[in-house]
Amino acid sequence: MRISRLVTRTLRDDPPEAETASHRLMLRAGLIQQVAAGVYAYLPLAWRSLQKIEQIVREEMDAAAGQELRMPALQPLELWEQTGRNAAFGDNMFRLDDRRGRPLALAPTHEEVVTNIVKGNVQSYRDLPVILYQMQTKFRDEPRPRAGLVRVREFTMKDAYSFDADDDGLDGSYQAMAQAYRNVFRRCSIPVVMAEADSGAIGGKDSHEFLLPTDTGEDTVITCPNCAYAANAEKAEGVYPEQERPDPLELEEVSTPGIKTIAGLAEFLGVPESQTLKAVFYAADGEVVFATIRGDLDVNEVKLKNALHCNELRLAEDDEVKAAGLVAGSTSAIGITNIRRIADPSISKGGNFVVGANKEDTHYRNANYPRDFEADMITDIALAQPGHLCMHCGSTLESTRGVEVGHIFKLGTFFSEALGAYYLDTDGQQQPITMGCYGIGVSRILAAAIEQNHDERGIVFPPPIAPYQVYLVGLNMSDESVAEAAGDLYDRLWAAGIETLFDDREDAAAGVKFNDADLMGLPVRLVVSPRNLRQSSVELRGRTDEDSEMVPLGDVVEAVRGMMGTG
RNA sequence: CGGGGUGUAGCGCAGUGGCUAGCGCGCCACGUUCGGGACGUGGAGGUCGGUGGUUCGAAUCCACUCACCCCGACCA
Repeated sequence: MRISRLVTRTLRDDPPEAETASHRLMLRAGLIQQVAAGVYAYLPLAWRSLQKIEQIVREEMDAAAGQELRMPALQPLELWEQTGRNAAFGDNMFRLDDRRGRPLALAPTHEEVVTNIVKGNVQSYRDLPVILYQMQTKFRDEPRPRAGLVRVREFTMKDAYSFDADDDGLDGSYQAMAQAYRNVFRRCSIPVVMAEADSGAIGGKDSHEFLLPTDTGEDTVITCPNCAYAANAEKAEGVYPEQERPDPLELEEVSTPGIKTIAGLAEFLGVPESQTLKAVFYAADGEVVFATIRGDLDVNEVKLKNALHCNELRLAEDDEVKAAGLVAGSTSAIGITNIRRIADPSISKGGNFVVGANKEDTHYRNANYPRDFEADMITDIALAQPGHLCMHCGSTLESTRGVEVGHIFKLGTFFSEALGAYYLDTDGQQQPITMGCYGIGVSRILAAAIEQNHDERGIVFPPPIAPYQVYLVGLNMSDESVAEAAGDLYDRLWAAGIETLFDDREDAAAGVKFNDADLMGLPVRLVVSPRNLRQSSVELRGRTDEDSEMVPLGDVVEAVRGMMGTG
């Protein structure tokens, strides 16, 4: 490609709306253009890179026995009713009607369709296992798109689905996919953390996310610096500091005028926060529920949602709290019987707690479970935090932000049972197929790779996913000898299979070309100029090299190959 | 959905009631330059997001509305 013919142009200044490095650099280098909120056009440079990413993913999926296919993005809504996911996705799914008024969906994912395909083709255990995958556009009506390609409403995903006879088979498919994912991210120069993740309301047992640790990420990952433990904060379990269980003292009412928060309460009464109990009210599918946890801990809303088996969970509104007869700021489980009470096991780690008295400006001292109050359910709803201890090795846990680039799930038989995908086992008995699903955000890989690989001058493309390998600069293109030598070199590079972007602009100053070369971040830069031609040489330089080297014109192809490690 | 903000030329921005709406970059033509974002001369380019209103007169004031950005909520 000649830059004089390239449709895109680079931006001299940083776009003011872009906060993250990948967003900023992709806009500046002319990789993407926004069409609507969370909707982007992939411009020619980005598209070349994305196709390379897709090819890497394809190679690894094929190596893991995946079979590529392509399913429709446009799907009958009826299919989503059969699994109950029309409701589960809610406003996140794009819906439309056709000319006959039949409801359709733009697919956010493809479990329903792929399960139906397999249902029609797999009948016996002899047909299993099967792994199907596709590169497909997904549509999700995200409430708030952000950070360029990181969170968008239309994006390219590689989604794979495994079909096995039983859990052992699923374990094998799951491990194969996990390894394929590690290979993909390594080849794209994205150093991922594989973290335990929440499997969602419908998911089965295991689930792992692959995250690029970066401050601009949306997810919080809890990691152990000592052992391999890593988990999304939604899922993470930690050991919080244990406390003695003191001899129970008598319940005692105290006046706490104006105290509304745990921190204020602890300070006012001179006790540590861990000697208080915190009460939080949620609306679970509209029902007000009451959650209790030790005052120094926070509620993990994902764990709570899973425990309650509800679709929607949010903090209760003030009027809902009031209607339930609760006194915000001074609530406790003592005496509460008319609503569901969920408690974290931490309420019995320690004792003689300070709790609310369900009266304005009043608390109790010395509350103890179960002497003074009860719960309908006791289950882990605590948010693991840095400073808590690793439950595997006891080290102090750390926390980092991350961008999720891949996610794998063990689905079990939810979809096969809902959609009737069964096979006959060796005894001739009908069994539901055991499924797994595996997603990679292809367009998000591009963003993550740039987030990880850039410097103050621009992108530093990992060679396997660079749009071109070589940025060929012609200086003084109006000089015929330069134009001829550079044009000839350009043809020879392509003839040798080296993808080259040729900066043949006659009207751009040297500085403009060098800055654009750095911004676009192709791995190798070549410079043809009158000065270099006097030595019958060109200048060769890697994107991150301090210095360049002079290479005789005839040796350039070999030198480039050597620099790319393919010679 | 709550909070904050922005919509004026391809991009970035200025313009608080008064003549033909301006600046920088970019773009076109000619000339001079030519190794890290050159210079001169001359040009092209705008329903001031939209609708309605106030006014002799609106980019500017008012109302409504749409779009986009940031924070949060949300997020298989």
